[in-house]
Amino acid sequence: MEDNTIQEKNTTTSNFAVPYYEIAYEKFFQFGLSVDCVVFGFHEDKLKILLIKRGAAPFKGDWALPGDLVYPNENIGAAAQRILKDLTGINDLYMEQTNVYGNVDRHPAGRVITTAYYSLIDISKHDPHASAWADGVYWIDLENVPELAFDHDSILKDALGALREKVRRQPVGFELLPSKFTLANLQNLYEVLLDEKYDKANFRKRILAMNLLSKLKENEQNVSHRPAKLYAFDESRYNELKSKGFSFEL
Amino acid sequence: MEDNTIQEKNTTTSNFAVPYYEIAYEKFFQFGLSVDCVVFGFHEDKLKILLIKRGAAPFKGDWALPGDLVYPNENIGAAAQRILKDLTGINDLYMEQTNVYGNVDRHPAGRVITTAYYSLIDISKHDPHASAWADGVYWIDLENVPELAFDHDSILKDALGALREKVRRQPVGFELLPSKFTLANLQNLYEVLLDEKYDKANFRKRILAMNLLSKLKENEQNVSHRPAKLYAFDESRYNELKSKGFSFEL
DNA sequence: TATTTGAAGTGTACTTTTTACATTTCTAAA
DNA sequence: TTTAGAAATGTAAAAAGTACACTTCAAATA
Repeated sequence: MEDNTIQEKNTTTSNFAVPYYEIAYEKFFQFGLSVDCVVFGFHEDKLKILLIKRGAAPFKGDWALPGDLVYPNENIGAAAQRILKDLTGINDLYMEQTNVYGNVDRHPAGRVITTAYYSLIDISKHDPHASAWADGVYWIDLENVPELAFDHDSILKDALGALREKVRRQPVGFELLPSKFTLANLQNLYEVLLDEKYDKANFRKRILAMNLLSKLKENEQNVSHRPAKLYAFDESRYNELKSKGFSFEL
Repeated sequence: MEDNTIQEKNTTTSNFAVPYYEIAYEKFFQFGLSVDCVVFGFHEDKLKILLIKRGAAPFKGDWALPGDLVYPNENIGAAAQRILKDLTGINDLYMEQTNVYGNVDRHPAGRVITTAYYSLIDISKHDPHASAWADGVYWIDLENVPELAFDHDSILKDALGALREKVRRQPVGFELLPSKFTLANLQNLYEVLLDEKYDKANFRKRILAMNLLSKLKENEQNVSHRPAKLYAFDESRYNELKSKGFSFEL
């Protein structure tokens, strides 16, 4: 252990280690905590997100991200899962924390810190009869997202940026597709997500070379031309490769 | 705008949009909020972090990350800057938010949510006479970090992971070096940070090809062999290139 | 049944980047 | 003047990425 001390005890400042614990204790325990969820889906070549119309003040009637206050005895991740379950009826959604938003004036009802999560969902699995909040829950094309309540515009912007980064380096895009998909589906997803175009031959070579997909016996249905083979993402193969140093890219 | 409604109003569940606002209001505003800082430095081929010895309960005498409670009227980022200023005497440190930690039982004094930041600092600029906290502040080799108070072990682990990701894709490594450095210094930094070895000729070709460094007139001093040229990171050049679509890698 | 249509799926030559390693240059110290 | 040791450069081979033409197939049409 090193011991090049930089600073010895200093007793004057108001700080974490000393005063709050004995004095003015309550003043520091006045924060509200919430969770807001950016739920992404993909359907008919469009990236979509779930938005709600708020049913109560503040911002009653406005569009917003689904979110809720965290209970005093509830972990944050659990709160996010609860919200997602209420919204979609699904229990273990893919979920990723992005940022915390805590500006003093971000919430008219007091000092509310919010933790943002984004989730990826296969829209075809989504249960539209799930119990949910507010005056309605809607899938909105990302291109048509209206102005949102609170600071939800920037939460969405950050989540989208995080998703774009993530999707290049981790095989999470599959969460947005049905479990069986064609290579064209996959290419299309990446093209929409990343706003790029790929050469078909090269794209499929790159993806297949990774050895993450298993080719199924089944074919695409109901197309008026040669049907494509269906593939599935092989998660156990991915974990195996990852443990050997493989890392997904693009 | 689309209008495929998924779920209309549902009034039974306790949720963000309805009940907290009118009832049981106070129950939701009992969270404490803190900031914890992982301050990285680099000196003599070692990655180091700043740790404190806690001067008060809880965890009095234990090692911990520097951190403090956020004031009710203070923004989170401002709190982090305040802490870093107190610690290092420096005003505008490079700083990056990582995660939020909010497990119900993470803090013995109550429900305290903490936001973690990591910072990069040029150790040679660090002012050891700055006012600081607790029973002492120390630079500790990352390899020798002792067990830490609270959940600070996992905060540190996450921050290190985030730094390693970041440093590959953004030119932030320079924040850890003096403003004038040799290519060998830079290579060494990356080798320590990422635990890899690079071929000298290839490393310097890669870095120089990016056009982010300006070669200075000065040479390295006090070496008993051919002195290396000094370089500086040219941030304005980086911003210019970035706006043209360039993205740093490795 | 034969032909057409349109996307699925493959092969290959070319270009660019990466890698490995040898060689040369330079300053300080002996 | 020589030696030592790292700085700095050059190059050839291997690998990866790109562009694009070509072949295959199933369904629809004639």
